[in-house]
Amino acid sequence: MLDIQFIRDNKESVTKATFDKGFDGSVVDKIIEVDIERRKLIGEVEAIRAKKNKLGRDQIEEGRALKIELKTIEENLNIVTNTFNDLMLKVPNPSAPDVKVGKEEDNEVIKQVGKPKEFSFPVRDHLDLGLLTGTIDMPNGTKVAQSGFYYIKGDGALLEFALMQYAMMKLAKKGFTPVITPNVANEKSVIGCGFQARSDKERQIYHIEGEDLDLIGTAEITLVGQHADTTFNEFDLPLKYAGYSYCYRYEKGSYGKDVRGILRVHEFRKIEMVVFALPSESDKIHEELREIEEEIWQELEIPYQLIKQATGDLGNAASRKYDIEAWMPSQAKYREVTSTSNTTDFQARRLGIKVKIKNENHCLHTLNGTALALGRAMIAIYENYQNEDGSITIPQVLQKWMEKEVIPVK
RNA sequence: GGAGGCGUCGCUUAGCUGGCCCAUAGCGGAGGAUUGCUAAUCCUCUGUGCAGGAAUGCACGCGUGAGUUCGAAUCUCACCGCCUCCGCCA
Repeated sequence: MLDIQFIRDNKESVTKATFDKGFDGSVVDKIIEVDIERRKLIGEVEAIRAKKNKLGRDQIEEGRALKIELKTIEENLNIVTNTFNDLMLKVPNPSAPDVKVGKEEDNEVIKQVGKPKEFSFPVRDHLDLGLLTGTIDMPNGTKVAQSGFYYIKGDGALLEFALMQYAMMKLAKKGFTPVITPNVANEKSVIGCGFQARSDKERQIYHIEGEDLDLIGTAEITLVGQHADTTFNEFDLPLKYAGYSYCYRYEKGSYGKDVRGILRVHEFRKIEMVVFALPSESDKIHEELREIEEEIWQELEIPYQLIKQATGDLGNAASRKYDIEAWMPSQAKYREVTSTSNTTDFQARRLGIKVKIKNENHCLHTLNGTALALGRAMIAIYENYQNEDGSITIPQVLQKWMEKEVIPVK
């Protein structure tokens, strides 16, 4: 959510920024209109209340009259305020000035790191490798749950724990507080982070029937949401968390895309970085998050490219977003494995997360970034580290956590 | 799930026989004054919104929402949360 004052003062640029992101910018005009009506009604209501407050004990009749008069105007104000709030939620966070205006195809490749390995044999994809090693079981996932769920077994499970341990230790050493978060969150936290309301047809997450609870799509929701309505001291910032959680994605509407294997699934585990930062420092910290993500892929020794998203691909909350795409030999393509966003004060304003600077409260900035999406990291490792017989060499940095060097064919 | 207690402006806290509350005090924080000494003392400010260039004014605010009333932090109801005890359980 943006500051209404900011929208009033920058009507043109906010409208443009909204269109740039692929949203309907005409909402800004509507907001300005409703805001004027809203403020007019606020003025009227307050004038009557002021009158009412000045009445003495002997002016009971006058009080009764004002009470009735007030009621109708207050009802109007309620309606207008609700409309206003709904509209305000429809304005996305404008992109940062350095972000290219455009659609998905305009995303910039900033750099490519590492050379895709030349294989002397026909490469297998991660699912074939998972079958050969007995580590990825899709049929039983479907059997016990539904298509899009799966089992990770044996050394595959150990590999995931190794990845988790590796990433958590790295982040802990860098000053992030390791956290295991709830895997569900209420609607306030979900919407506050800029995700779609559950009533919205575009929603991407599961809802628990009869409860004010959704299954989280990322630990970002629980890590950011935990500090709703909190005011921090400026010296407490930056506050860095590394959260481990299950992530649930509804993925409705993406039928037919990436159906093979565990690239696009309903449930996976992820370690997510979330930082609460001073506004003046958020850009710097965004680059730090990007660097940490790159460091992880460099240490895993997997070729990747760094993408800077164009405006049309940023979504609701992000003002700037970098993705890392890892090389997937079976597809001969780079595929997304991480994403880091600076959401500036967009989430903080919705959730009432503030910082006191020089005795004044300001909305702080929130940032998030994938440390490791464990499933996708596993895919990248399987494919890039595969051997001719279908066994998988374990990346050097993970070997100590697995106490072995190879995942053998079963 | 049962029984009882509680929920006040960052933290602690007064008020809770309805109008004397434009909500008290302490801590923490900000600004200033003064004194040269590893600090002390004093003063002012420190919930949100609306109008205004500003001084300021007005309104809202005592978990949330509704209600009673001319008037509610204070009374009623519902909901949420916390604590204690009991039950159940990894």
